[in-house]
Amino acid sequence: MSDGEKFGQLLHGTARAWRQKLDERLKPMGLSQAKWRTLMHLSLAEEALTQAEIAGRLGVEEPTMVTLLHRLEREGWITRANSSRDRRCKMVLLGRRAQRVIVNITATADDLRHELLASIPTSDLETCMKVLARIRQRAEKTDKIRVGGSRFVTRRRAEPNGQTKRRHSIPRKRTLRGVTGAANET
Amino acid sequence: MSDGEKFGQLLHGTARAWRQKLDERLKPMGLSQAKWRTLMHLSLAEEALTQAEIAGRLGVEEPTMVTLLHRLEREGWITRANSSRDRRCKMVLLGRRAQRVIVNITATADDLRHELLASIPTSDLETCMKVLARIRQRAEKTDKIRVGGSRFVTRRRAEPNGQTKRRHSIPRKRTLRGVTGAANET
DNA sequence: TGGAATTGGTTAGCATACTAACCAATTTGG
DNA sequence: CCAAATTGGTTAGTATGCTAACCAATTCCA
Repeated sequence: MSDGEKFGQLLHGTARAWRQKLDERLKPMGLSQAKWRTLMHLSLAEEALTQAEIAGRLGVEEPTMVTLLHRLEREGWITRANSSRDRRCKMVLLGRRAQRVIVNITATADDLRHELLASIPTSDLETCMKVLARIRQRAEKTDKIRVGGSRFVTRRRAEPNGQTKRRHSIPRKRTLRGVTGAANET
Repeated sequence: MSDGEKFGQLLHGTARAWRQKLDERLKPMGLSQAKWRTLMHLSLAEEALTQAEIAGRLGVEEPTMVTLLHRLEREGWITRANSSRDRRCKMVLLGRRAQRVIVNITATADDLRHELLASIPTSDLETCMKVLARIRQRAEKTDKIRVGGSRFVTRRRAEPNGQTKRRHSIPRKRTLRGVTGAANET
């Protein structure tokens, strides 16, 4: 196991340990890291968000967000309502209950962060963040893949919680739809 | 979102991006990071390992390892055999197929690591690893939980793949009186 | 303006991780 | 030696993430 090899192990192990610890502390409140992060972003946003927006901000795929929101809704943390301006959209709203405890949740996360980062020199932390940011940036760069002759195909990946946004690579073949079927229900 | 708050996001995002990228590249070989890591550790070990040993080395729980090994076995990467010395144990063996491609797999992982870490000053890398190690160590420290009056209960967590290892590492069955147990093997 | 492309959301199916609960074998302590 | 504790492995159930494929609504553009 080369010396460099350890970097990956260390990176993953540290992230995992952090997440586990946070989950452990949030558990008594009926929450987990994924749920907390979602509620947090909803709380930070001034207005209601669509599911796609939340997914984008958290850096996860939409199907992942769907099930996550299902769980949050089932447990009464959020509600979802159809948008009046775009009938495809569902707006996600923070429930009372979430608004009430969100401060505690955030405090817990903050405490943990302070514990874990305590007494580490600021300059070291900054160096570390710089390195991580660089790695992340590279890892998120899309690979170019040679296809057949000499054409390049871009393989799109899940968006980072950044801002770029060009998902759903493969165009579907829809072909036939209910052309005459515009009068099914009210 | 405070400045410090970003550290967690960055840490998790980076680990996630790295894993995703590696998975993407290993996919054509029918592998993933979790499978690769398992095969890797098996390959490094001189002799066959028990499932608990592998789990310990990878830093995952045993049930996780069980299903992972099931998949690896189903796909022909490994075989499992009952131990003749301890009838509770199952020894895990690398299949031919795995031995053949393990070099390529490792090379792929190495390539990625080099790409991601390229041109990052060694000293920065070292600082980063130092910081991560410190965080990890703290995150893995068991929380003490006050119960009732004033007693402390220790909540045990999954072992890191580190070396701390208080469980099942090496000190196993030294005594092993030569019981009649080395017989039947179907 | 009408068909093609894009976008928001969903379902299905899988991978990977966890805890809790359990069985069977082995080790330990009295 | 024997009962209790420990250890190795498993199953069941859940959480969180992904991709592929799809529908319905909206937008684009020739």
